[in-house]
Amino acid sequence: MRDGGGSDDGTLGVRFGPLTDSLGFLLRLGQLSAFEAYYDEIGALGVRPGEMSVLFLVAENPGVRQGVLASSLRIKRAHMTKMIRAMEDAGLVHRTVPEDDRRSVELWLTAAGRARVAELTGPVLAHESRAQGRLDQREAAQLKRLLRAYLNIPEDPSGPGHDPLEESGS
Amino acid sequence: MRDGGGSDDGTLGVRFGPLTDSLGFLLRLGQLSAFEAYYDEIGALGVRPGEMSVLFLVAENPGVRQGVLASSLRIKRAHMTKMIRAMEDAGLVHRTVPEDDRRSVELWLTAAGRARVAELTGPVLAHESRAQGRLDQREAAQLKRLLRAYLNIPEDPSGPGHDPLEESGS
DNA sequence: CGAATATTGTCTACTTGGAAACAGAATTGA
DNA sequence: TCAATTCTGTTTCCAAGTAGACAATATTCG
Repeated sequence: MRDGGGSDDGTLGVRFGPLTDSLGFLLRLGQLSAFEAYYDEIGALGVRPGEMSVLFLVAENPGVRQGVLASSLRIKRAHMTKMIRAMEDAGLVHRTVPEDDRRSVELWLTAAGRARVAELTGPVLAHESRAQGRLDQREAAQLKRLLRAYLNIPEDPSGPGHDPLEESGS
Repeated sequence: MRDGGGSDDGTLGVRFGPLTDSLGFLLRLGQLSAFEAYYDEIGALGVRPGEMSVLFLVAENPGVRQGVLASSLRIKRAHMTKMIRAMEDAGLVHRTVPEDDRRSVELWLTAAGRARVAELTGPVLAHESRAQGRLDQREAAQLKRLLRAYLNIPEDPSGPGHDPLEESGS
């Protein structure tokens, strides 16, 4: 233990007062902390969190409409337009206008996009399996469960218990 | 009904795949969700989350140095400079250069700043006491506890208030 | 002491994300 | 049918936040 009150976290003995019990405040700090860890560990892969989530969601939901993707990720549609265009220019996603509603746009991964997802999956899952800071496995699982409940996101049917990495090579 | 299995949350039947178990992803969505609720409920008070946290932290730590405030809130110092200047121009904060280190700046609330904090405290605490979405009191308290552990933020010694559910041991 | 180094806040330029207006397509209602 | 309205993505402009260089002050060490 070092000097009194100060944690090793940048909170240099500051008292947080009522913010200590503010869910929004804690979520904001938690997100910043998690993204910092993300950049430290897999930032070198050159894919930022937003792009990562778009890639994984399109991979999981081929043909998803752009606006549905935006509202699912809580990204504004104006911003989603820019992100998708950049990813299209990078050759990762393909855009399609369906015949039954020519206002909308459906999104698909290109072969390059699928390859990118394939090469990202391992490092990302590895990162997630240890991106838990001071929490042990049980606490981290509980935290994620509570966040999913808060967000009304269903539990992953495949479950975190079985590590998809084990699929390769038995 | 257009979508099948859509929740009332904007997640229109989209499968989140591996992101379902990503702490960073869940924290990001949680933060956006919490800030949305914040704006819906007390955005009309004209104080945004960042300013709010600065006001409360300076109120709780009179004379705190600007850089300490920045690193505690995970706000970059360049940005903190702008925020503090705006709050100084608004007459809420007073800046002082201490004799023992003339590089640094100490922050204090003005009388107007203290008045602002006083008038914000009630609405903010009221908001926090019900800003829990679908979580019940016990789940929300547990979520906050886990987030504080993740962030290495000490529990509030004064406690979350006169909560009848507290210390219900298991 | 005095030169090299580190720290603190600030400045400029840039990136990220959002608000509001818009255009084209679909839907509604007379 | 066809005018009014709504929906979807886009454009433009602006605010929020970051990166990196900088000036002033402190600290370290010869």
